[in-house]
Amino acid sequence: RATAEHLNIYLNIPSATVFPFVSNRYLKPNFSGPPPSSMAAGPDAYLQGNIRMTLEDPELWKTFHEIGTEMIITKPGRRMFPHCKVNLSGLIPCAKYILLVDMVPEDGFRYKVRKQCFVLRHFPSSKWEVAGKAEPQPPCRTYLHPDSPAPGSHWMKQSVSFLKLKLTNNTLDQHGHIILHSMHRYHPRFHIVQADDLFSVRWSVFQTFTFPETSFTAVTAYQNTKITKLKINHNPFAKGFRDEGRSSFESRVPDVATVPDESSKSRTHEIGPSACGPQHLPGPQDYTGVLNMTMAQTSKPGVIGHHIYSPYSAEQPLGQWSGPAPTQYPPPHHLTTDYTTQAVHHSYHHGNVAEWSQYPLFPYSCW
DNA sequence: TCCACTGACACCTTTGAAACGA
DNA sequence: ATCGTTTCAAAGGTGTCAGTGG
Repeated sequence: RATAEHLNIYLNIPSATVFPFVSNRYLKPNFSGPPPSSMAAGPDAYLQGNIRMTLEDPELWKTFHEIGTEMIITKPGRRMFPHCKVNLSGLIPCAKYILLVDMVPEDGFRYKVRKQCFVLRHFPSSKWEVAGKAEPQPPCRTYLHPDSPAPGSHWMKQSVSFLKLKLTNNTLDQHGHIILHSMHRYHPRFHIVQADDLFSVRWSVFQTFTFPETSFTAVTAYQNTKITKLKINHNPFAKGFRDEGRSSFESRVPDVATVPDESSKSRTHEIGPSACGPQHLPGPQDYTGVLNMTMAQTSKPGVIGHHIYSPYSAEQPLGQWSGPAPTQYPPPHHLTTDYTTQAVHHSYHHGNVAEWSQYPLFPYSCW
């Protein structure tokens, strides 16, 4: 069985420094053909070719998202809550797949909480605001689902949980946890790679999905007591902090980092739900899961992609994607220039896909 | 002085081995 | 001998809170 450690060790070998995948940002995605009946299954699903991924527990995610999800990061590594759990369909039952997750910065900013306590004595509030440019991206880590590789039938028979994925702020982490910066916003990305083993991952077909409601702010301590309370109420490990038999911590701790009201959204450098707090989630028809990029001739699982890349090419420095360097952040918006982006954009809200697509799937440090 | 961050702590769930019975 | 269930201790996941340091 492959492990995250195996993958990261493998990915970090010097000879594997060139990113091999072919982004179909420049290829026309194949959305032709009648949609399968499963299309009508639910709002939190996204059909991509024949493969469909749905986010499990979308209501819980949305509840957090509406307040502004925060995820604790610690040196030894902390699990996510809610944790990522997805359902898959449309895979070839006998073909083997590898499932990966990585975290993509939502934007190029670092955030802080501006406290506005005592504006109203009993309803103190604060809000997230931009604190400056984002710090350079930490070493990229990709979490490999421990069942990988497994046949499509295995992935489809039950939901796929990334429960054991851990987040850390330790840039020297040796455990394969995903390294993030505190007070930065991220978004998990799910990759399905059709490959028999880890060593063929880099030349295989893959498809990528994201879910807008899974975005979060990485923090070392919770900033919003509403988030704390939600975590306590839903996470079984935090049962000991539930109200029964305890004095309510809410009466003792000021409520901070609450969602800015509508009037504050227009402020310069001040971010509301759309950037770090709850975002307006589009209606069921607007989006579901979202494809960032796929490779190859799309919608034809099992067909190895058209390689425009040589794994031994010396022209690509250290696995750089043909986009900006890892420390660069996308220019502001309105970047729908190619077909793929536009096509995705139709399924998405706020047009963020154009930005994310500029990030390498596995930046240099992985490859 | 502020505030992001850390580590010890109590409380809880999960896990897995051992014991037991059918 | 095998299998399924129960028990229990250890391991590990939580948020809290006081303290640290830039």
